[in-house]
Amino acid sequence: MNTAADFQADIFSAVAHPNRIRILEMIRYGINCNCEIAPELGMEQSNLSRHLKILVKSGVLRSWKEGLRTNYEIADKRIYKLLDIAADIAKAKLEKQTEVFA
Amino acid sequence: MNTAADFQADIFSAVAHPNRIRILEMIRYGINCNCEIAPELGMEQSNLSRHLKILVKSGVLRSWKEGLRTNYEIADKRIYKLLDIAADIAKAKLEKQTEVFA
DNA sequence: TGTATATATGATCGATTACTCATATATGGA
DNA sequence: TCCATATATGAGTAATCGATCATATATACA
Repeated sequence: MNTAADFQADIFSAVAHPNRIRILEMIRYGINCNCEIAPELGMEQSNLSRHLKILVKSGVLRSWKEGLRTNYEIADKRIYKLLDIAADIAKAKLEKQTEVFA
Repeated sequence: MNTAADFQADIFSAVAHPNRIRILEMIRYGINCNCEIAPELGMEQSNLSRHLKILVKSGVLRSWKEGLRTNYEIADKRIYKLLDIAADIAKAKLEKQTEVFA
């Protein structure tokens, strides 16, 4: 049986990789094609493809084909909220850490 | 070098496990001792201890000893916000899925 | 139809994760 | 001091993850 915690964990697992977070940020700012993401992130094409697949399979992204290209969009805008909050938490942690040297 | 995405990914990795999410929910509602969490979640003691260690190491939880017990508290309340948003996203996904049968 | 381009996937491999059992450590109380 | 209790950890193992290389597929276009 799948409990709420299982679904939540699936979402977190999907975004629990630096490159997947970077991919989502690029899509957030309008870049929604494989061909533009790969060179920007310096990722091997096959590797990028697999990361995108993980994001689609987990339901974080939706994808559709347009000719040769595969385009992506966020399935639920609240995913960005998750990224923002995590960024805030990380920022607070870093500031607390550097206080020592102030 | 550690980028923002690395820190965000670390936070998501820490909460990317159903039992760790359940642990956080228990701490959220006032249960902050190993000895009460283990039986409630039906986890082996050593397994629980390791999950708690992951949460502390990642900075999600803070811990302190009090006699025999080790107590835990959330390090940043925004972690709960992450859990709530993920729960909302999961809920929306489930509803969309069951629409088919409506 | 042949070729270039964009994306996907099979196979492989090393690293990491989650779990369990057994044992160690550390504290409190008889 | 001895024992019970709470927690931590070493060792072992199966499963999963992330990356890469090579290759397959699928579409557009000359």
